[in-house]
Amino acid sequence: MSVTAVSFVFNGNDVGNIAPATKVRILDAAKELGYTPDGVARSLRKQKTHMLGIVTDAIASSPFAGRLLAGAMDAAAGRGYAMLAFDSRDHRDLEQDAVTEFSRRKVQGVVYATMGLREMSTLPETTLPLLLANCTGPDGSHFAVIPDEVNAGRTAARYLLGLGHRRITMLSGPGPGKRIKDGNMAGPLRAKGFRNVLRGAGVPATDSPIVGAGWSIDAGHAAALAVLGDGPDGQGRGRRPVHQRPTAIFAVNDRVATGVLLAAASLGLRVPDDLSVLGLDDQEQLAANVVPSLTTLALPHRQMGSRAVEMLVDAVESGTRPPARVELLPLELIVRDSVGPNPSG
Amino acid sequence: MSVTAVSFVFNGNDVGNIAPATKVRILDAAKELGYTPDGVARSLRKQKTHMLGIVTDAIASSPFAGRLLAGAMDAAAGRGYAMLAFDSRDHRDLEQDAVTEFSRRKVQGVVYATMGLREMSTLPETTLPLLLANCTGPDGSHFAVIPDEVNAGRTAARYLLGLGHRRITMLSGPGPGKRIKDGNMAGPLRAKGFRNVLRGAGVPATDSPIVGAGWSIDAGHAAALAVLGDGPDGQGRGRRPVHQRPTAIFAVNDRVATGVLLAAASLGLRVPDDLSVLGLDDQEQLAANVVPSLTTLALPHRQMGSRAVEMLVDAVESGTRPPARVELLPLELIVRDSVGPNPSG
DNA sequence: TTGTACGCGTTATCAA
DNA sequence: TTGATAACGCGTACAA
Repeated sequence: MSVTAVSFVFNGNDVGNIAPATKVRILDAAKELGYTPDGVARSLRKQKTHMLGIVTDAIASSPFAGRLLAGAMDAAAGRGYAMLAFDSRDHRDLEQDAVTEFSRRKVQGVVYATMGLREMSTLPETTLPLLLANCTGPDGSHFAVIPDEVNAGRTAARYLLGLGHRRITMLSGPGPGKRIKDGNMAGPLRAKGFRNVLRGAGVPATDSPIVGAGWSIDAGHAAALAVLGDGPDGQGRGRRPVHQRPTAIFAVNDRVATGVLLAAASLGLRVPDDLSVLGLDDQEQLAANVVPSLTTLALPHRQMGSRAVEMLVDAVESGTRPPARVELLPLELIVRDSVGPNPSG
Repeated sequence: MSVTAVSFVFNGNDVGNIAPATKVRILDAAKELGYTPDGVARSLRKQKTHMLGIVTDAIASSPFAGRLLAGAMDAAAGRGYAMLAFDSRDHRDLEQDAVTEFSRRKVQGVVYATMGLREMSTLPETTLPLLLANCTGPDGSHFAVIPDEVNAGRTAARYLLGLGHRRITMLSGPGPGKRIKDGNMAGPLRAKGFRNVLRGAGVPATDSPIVGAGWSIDAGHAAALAVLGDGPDGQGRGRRPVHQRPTAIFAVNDRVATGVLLAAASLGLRVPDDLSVLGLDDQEQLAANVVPSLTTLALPHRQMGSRAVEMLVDAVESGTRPPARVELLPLELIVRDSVGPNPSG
């Protein structure tokens, strides 16, 4: 039989072209010989590799990298694409190299994903469709899919308010109002939404302050001690009088919330009876497993990955450029055990 | 100038073949026209894609996936290979599909990595060199690189013994001595090494028991409460008398250790003054950041990734099959703040 | 030192 | 319904 016939059969062009008998004969022979179409040759001929590239900045240290990657790989597989992955460890020229290498290998599009929400001042240069996940470009030049952080702050405030809390301390990453180039800007955004709602509800900023803490467990622990303890900067082992401490703490992420839990336990404060703790992230192996389990706002990492790939594949297959806009994905409130009603009200 | 000349220049065959002047002329022209050799065509011609595939089983939920992947990608990049990644979410037929797809795309080798230490009863079938990271095959049929868990258990016991501890409770994953097909078998292995050393030191098993707990923070919390608390199964808020509780706890991983920290804090026990806690993993964002920071044994995830790729590339480039043996990588003791000397002696 | 021509394994076009 | 043949973009043996 001929090469053409084989090609037709393996591409579904057999109907109306190949006699059923021949088709069977071909399939049999293929099975017997272990024949499989060569993807490389196919790519060369069709000028389509059905490969996408993804470059990440900190896959090794981020608890979320996996979720984002999994979302991206799932979506890609679902659309018949394979993913070429590269991690830059935050090294800019490596990112450019990776993208250049991707081009050489003729991937059909690339997604650039950061592990913390960032506003990138510079991006790898390429003529390939480039799509951003969890970060935005220097101007609105690329399609970017990021979490709706501001709204998450609002949701947090409304939820806590609805449970009767009035003295709520937010433990933010850096302080509010700062705009950080190339740094994680999620903290200020969350703080902004949070403060807006509280202001709207007439809660004075002195009652519900926003305190700059870091992003880690120990930072959350130290900040909580300062807010809840009676010593200078919380150095003491005792706790402040009830009406001088918050009834709820909104932590910028689940790790900070875990630090708060640790501090509360050492202070003899029961969560949520004496203090409510609201996290953010829904971090794998952490949020659902600390004691008590964290009520938290889930960051849509998986969705960012899949959404980015979906948009990319759409653009690639339609031959258009992805629209240059920012798409906001909502955070979902996950109710667990660390938040309760205001005990004194 | 000729195609040959260009080809020679781009493949380093220019010395002795191409006049330096011509070479410069070619390079200039290439820059001006933005010419880059087509990787697909090159792959087809040389029958080498310089691509490796990696299939993982649970990238989204594992805190270690990133480390392993980063190690693999680094090593691959260093050797001039790109990585095609696929995550199966533990779905076996998807793994087979992925490997089949990899073959079609002519990757030159594949590494199969699991996120928990496993003994796989079945592996994807392929004629490609297949290499295992963090798991072993059904028989010793593949090259596998895994952590030396047994020795880690020994190290833990020796370290704690050296600090004067005699009553040490190990919080293991499942109970000791079980052999689990396709499940995480790290716990029993760690317990084995741990028990061996204690037995050798003449410490009775009643003094240093191995308690089956799970792998999570809440499991560690519950187990710690049972071991340290005075109520039935630790339900009470009080703690056992000093001589009836361990002076040190060896947790099967850092999450369990974190649960212990939480429980200790709520019981008013100071770490490491009243109780030492030894973890294992050196989990990112956790071990170094809980309070107090965890003394722990670091799992060599990055090294497993890089070692696997190194072996794979060696095999690929020498045209040999990777040797069918298991390679053990050591865990490193990371001393931080959660372990101290035995307070009572 | 340079140019010509062939083949890598496909798919697409066209003729039989 | 089938089969021959020309690209796809490159590497290389060989002739010039």
